Amino acid sequence: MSLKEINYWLIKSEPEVYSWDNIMFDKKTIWDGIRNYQARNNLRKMKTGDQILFYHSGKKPSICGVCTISKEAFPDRTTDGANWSAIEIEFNFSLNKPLPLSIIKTEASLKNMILLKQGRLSVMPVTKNEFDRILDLSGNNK
DNA sequence: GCCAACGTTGGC
DNA sequence: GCCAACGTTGGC
Repeated sequence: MSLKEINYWLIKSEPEVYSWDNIMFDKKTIWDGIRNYQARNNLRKMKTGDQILFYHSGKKPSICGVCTISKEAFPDRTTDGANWSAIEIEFNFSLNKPLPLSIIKTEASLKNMILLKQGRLSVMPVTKNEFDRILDLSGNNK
């Protein structure tokens, strides 16, 4: 095993379209359909083994669980050409308690999250400190 | 349902 | 290249 730097990300999903329950059942899924350049560029930076926070937007905005990148960026087959990219993610673990956006907003240590600054971006980096803090708040760190 | 943020489109 | 119009996302 070589030392590898792990990076952290957050992806958004509308639960009516694809939910945390869905990936718990599927175990892995292709993350495609991204049609925003900033989000796409983030997808392309992801490396196998990177950790992803899975966020539900909509009625109960919250972080639900953690996934792992299982395939790095490849052409998105839901459209023509090489303009857009997809990745594959696999279920890792659920948060003991989903972490609502309302709590994230009150946490000083999370106030710089891109989630709070760029409301419409659907794929974004998260720092290791933010990731660890989120696991603390959701009761997943011992 | 409303509205802010912001990306895209198209006229010039 | 600028900018107004319009569409979409997403929180509330």
